[in-house]
Amino acid sequence: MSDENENDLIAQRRQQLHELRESGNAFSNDFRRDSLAADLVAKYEEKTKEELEGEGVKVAIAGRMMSRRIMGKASFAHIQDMSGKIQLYVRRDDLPEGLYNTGFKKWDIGDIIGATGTVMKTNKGELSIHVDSIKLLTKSLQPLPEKFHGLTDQEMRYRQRYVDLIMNEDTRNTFKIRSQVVEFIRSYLNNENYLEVETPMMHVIPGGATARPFKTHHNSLDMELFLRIAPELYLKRLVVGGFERVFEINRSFRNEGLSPRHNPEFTMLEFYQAYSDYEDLMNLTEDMLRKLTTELFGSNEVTYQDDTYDLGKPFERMTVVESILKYNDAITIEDLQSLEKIKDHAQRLDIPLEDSYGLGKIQIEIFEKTVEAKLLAPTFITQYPTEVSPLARKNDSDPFVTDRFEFFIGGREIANGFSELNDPEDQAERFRKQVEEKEAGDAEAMHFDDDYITALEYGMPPTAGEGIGIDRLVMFLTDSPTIRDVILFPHMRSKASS
RNA sequence: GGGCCGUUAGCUCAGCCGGUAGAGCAGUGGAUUUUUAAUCCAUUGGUCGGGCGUUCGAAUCGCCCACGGCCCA
Repeated sequence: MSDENENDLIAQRRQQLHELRESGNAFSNDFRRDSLAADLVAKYEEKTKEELEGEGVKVAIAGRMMSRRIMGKASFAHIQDMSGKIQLYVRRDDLPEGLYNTGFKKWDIGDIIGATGTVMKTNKGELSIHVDSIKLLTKSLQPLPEKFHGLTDQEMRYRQRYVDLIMNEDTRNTFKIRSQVVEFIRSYLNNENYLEVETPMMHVIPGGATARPFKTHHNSLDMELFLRIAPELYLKRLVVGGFERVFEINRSFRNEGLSPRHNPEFTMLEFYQAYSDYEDLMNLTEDMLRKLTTELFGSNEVTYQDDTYDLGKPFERMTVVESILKYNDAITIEDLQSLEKIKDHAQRLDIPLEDSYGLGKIQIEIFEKTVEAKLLAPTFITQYPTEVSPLARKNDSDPFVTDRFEFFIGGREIANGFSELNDPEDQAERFRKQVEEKEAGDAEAMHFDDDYITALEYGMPPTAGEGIGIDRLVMFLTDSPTIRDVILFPHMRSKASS
């Protein structure tokens, strides 16, 4: 922010900073704390005022001053650190001469301070620190939002997440839970003998999903590269290489619109295990999510947007066809097998069709339009058409569908998994179909990945793999209505400079 | 890409059938030695998102643009 844009509030604080510079090091780094706010509260809250006076526990604490109430020669202030808040009781006559009036009273809410003192309890029963020394560690030039309403402007919460994090405990909690979710999954898979790996984010051929990629350019190689849309094909190369259980938790990128459920970069867990099929992964998913909610909340009940979901009960399982029949009284099983009749239904449902769409693709369009949002309770939908599953293994008894599932909760897709297609000739044929669709104008269709076919030709053991959208899972677990609430710095348009 | 809603003090918001801007908190000055949305007295602070138009006169009405939100594609 340039000088001419600054208001009086900032100018006043900058003047204070200037005075601090004149009188010594304004940004000293010589204070060391020995305690965190929440730890002190947890440890001493149960003690009485008298007990604490008898014990005289000395502590050093540091954090951001979030509130202050000056009452003449004594003041109360709250400081906030990474663990929470604690109140300081600051008395003029307990501090070195002059510090109270020329220092503490001139500091601002938002300043970062360090203090030492004795653990005490106020008459009203709040655990506090009776301060005997206090120091300004970092001057804050920007005024914080109002204390009661905090920061509510959504745009500012996303653009200036640091202010949101200072002001809103809910925001801090969301990202703490996000961290716990990732940590849990990592340890769960490690316990299952998985190896965590990192595969390229810059791909020569974007693969592993049907989506439009971001393009970039490597200068010294003078070649076009794509940000990955999925890590899938590299992870399966590792299974070919003998890493029979691998996982990766990291970013993928899709060049699509923004919405409450879509950010251009998002985090996915993908994991692959050899000598397993999609049913094994459904069981694993169910077990992992159940243990995750137990770990996070001590229960399997999750409330999302006023509805409560019980992940303790067995998850429902239904095929794509069964689910369409269940939610569409007007459609019969015979209709679903007839291209003519299914097209009529699609038209009735206002679903735009392309000439290239086959029966399977139209089924999925109908599924997405009429079923997805209704899958509230935890549900696995299985047997996705081969036409829309170019990397999945065909079902042994019905090659029209694949051994694939997607997992839904609260009407949203959270996971996608299948028995992997490890027949190199079938895979090559599927790639050729995708290329035909790309040439027919489908920008999301896949490329032909020669090296991936070569890898399969070395032999990939029978394998099952799955991807879980971490952002959407965290949305569900933190009752967040939009993906922007679970991404620290969500993508925003550039603000026009004045 | 389309529709609807929003953008006013540092923050949270009023004001909008046109007459030139208000409150609370924060800030500043003062009182106050157990407060906690502290209290009491006084007080500073505004390109009303940007532009163009209508009008004697626009925060207010119209059009365009930017950013944000929700819904749809």
